[in-house]
Amino acid sequence: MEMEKTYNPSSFEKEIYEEWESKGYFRAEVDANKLPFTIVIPPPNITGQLHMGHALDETLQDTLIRFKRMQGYSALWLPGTDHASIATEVKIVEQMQKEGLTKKDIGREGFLERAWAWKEKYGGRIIEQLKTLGSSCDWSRLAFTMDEKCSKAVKEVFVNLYEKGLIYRGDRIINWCPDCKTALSDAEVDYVEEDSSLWYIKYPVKDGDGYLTVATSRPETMFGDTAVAVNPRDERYANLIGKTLILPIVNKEIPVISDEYVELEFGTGAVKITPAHDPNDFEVGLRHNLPVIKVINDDGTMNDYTGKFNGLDALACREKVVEELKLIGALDKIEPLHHNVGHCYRCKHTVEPIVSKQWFVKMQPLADPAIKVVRNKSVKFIPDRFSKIYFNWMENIKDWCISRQLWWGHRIPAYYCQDCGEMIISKEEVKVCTKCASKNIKQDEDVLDTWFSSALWPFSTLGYPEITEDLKYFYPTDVLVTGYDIIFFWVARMIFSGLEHMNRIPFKEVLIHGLVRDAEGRKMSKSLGNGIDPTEIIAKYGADTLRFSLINGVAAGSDMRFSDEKVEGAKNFMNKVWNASRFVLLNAEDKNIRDIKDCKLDSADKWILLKLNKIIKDVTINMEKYEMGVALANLYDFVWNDFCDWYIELTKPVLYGEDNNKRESTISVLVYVLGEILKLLHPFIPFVTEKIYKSMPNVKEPLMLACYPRYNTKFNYTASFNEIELIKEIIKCIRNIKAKTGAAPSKKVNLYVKSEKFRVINKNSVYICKLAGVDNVYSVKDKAEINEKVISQVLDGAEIFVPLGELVDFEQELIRLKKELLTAENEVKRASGKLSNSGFLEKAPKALVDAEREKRDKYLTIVEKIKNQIKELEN
RNA sequence: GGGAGCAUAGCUCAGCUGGGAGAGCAUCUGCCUUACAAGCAGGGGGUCAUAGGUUCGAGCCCUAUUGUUCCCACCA
Repeated sequence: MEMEKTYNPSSFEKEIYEEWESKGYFRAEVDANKLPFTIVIPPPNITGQLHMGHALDETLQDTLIRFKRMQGYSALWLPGTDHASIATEVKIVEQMQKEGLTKKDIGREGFLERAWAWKEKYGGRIIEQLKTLGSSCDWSRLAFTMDEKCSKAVKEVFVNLYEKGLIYRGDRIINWCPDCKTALSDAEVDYVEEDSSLWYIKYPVKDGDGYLTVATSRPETMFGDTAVAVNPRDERYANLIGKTLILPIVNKEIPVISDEYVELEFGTGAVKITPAHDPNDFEVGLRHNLPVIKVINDDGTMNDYTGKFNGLDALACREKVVEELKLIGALDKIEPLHHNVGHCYRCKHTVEPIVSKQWFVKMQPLADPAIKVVRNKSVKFIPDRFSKIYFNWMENIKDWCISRQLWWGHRIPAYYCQDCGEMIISKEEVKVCTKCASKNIKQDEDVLDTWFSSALWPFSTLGYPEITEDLKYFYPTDVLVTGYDIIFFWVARMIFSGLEHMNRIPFKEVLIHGLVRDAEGRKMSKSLGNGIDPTEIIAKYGADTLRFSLINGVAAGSDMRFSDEKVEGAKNFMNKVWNASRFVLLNAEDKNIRDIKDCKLDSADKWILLKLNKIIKDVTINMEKYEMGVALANLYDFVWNDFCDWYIELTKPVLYGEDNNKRESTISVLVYVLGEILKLLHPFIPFVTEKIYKSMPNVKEPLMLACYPRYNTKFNYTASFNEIELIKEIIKCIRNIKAKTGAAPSKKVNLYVKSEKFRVINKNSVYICKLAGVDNVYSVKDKAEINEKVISQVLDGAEIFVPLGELVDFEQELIRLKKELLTAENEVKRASGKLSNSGFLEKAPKALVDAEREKRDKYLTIVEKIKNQIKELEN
């Protein structure tokens, strides 16, 4: 099969993917003869489409899974999507708004119908996009957090936790989003700095004169005040503790209490306590047995408890309250205040802390073992520093609010008897009350936090609670690949869930990557409009180019900047691979390609085989450490510099020469090395490598199922390697001399060499002649033998001379020599400095000292030689 | 308030257990050499943030400082 002249990814990527998929190459089997290697995908939300973050995440996973598959593992990459309860519901409500509809209008049933339709449409879209990226997921195991399997696991886990006393229901202060009208967990609140005011309000003292002034940033909550607190050590207010204050406007009596929580320095040192609307106040309220009075409704408006302010939005109410306080002389002063305000992570609306009856997971018993497994490295974070972030969170964890007042999600498996009030927690639907036999049963209206089901993902997708063959074989999974932004939301919760329900860790390693930022280092966001669409990059330049630009040289855990330059570089590399392959395959046409064992290898062949061998080792080591960025950078360097710029150039004299036998050997080596390169590159850039591989002679299997290259101990061609290294040095030196003296590279020169290794050099003279533009190579025992002025250069293992008459610019040569003299002298100085340091001589390793000595001597000779040359030239 | 990361060439970043500062891009010079101008060859460019310390020897280890990014906490 012939290769097209130019690299044109859009012409083959789709077709190749379809072939892989239709032939079932992505399918991982339970196979006792193979070791399993498992990755579960961080399920993309069905809300959106593929963005750069996904592209990076999926590329890393695909690269790993392809690598392991080629290494012979039964490699499972288990795909799926997440229902993303609140995020999806927000989107659907927005969509309905455009049609003038509300959730109430269409009801729960109607809403769920819409949601499932949404899932079909957008969940399907993102999967298609994953495919265009080349993802080798086992689609036969495709999961969805709300499919039957996962839902079963959710119910199982809920009931188990409830029965163990680890799930409870109660009135607690929670974060309430008045826009989404649901409770949120602490993790779902983003804090944003905002400018606001601190209002100082005078609360008159009953039975006496004067006031106690409190400072608050939320005057509208004063209707819910049930006390004012001061610090017990605060002498200013010692006489007021136990007294009664009159709440202005409301004219209600509240006590002055003392509590350590109050800071002496902040505000006036007196805090109004609103247990229903502030988490700290709630705690104070519990300690002092204060009543909890809600004054804000679920929609963020004031309730009827606030009298004439009833129905006002909280912010509007704030203004009115402040006005009124001013009017009645209760407002002391207003100070500017810069503080953090919580916002809903989905809709960005300000959250209200509100007391509400919700379901919670008791975290302490779950957190302890989860800390232990990371502490003892059963679960390893890569890079390790992220374990600190994990510990920090886990060690300060609070109970997890898991109920949401939403419709899209797993409905809480709690049933309430409408007659006797019995609550029944059950995996199966309850139709009859277990206590009074009434059939008047209602299921809890709420759904579970979307992360509740995500937390079970590594085992729910493999069949839990059933102990399936899949679960036995593929669990625990090997590595979880994800961004640092969801360590709390997801990674941490999977770890304690795996331990609690499977009795085992969910994964052995967590590979953390950073954010993909724009070229200026800004976060990509819709509002900034600086997002780069990966699907567009794929359409324009191909998936391989995108994948390469995301992986090359990027270190684990740190953010990366994505820029046009990166894409450009990646594209150029694809082109390089394409063209180099074309060169090899064109030359291989109609040739007898031999096994490498049957080739008569010359030095250049051995040189590249040794280089290849080394790169196989390096790349494998780095892949196994999950250093994909380093592995790919090494490969890039090898392919471009060693293979293309040197080896291919070295083969040309042979390929265009007369010796058929030699030519067959060389082209066989070219084909062999190219094949190995394609295998090494395949996990990173699967499409172009597979496409080229199809055109390789004598190839039957698909590249993605080929065996990963192994380090070959037979390729220990050190002598030949050094030979070619010397030839390279000579070639570079001649090119350099020409460039520096202003001679055209094409200008042919004669070369005189003084070297003990002249025979070796002469054997390879064809390379020097072809690559450096040399006519003849002569051996000399001494410079004096040459009857003309020459430029000379000392190399490791040879001294070379180029007749000056054949070059042009004498002046330039003088400048060059003087520069070189300076470098050489500096080297002597550096080495001598070290060697005259007695500490170095005594304490440094002997080999190092010897090496320094050799260097000094070598450069001393060079200095002498250059000085002589300068003298000659100046004559 | 607590914690983490980063600071190396004009830009983006590598730099292993401490032993002569690297890549890509950009720039300059010369080349359309029959795989590739999406290319080839050659060059220039760095007080490794600052100040101390450990060491025979520090980009790397320790301490402090400065700048910068981020995470957590949330004192009304």
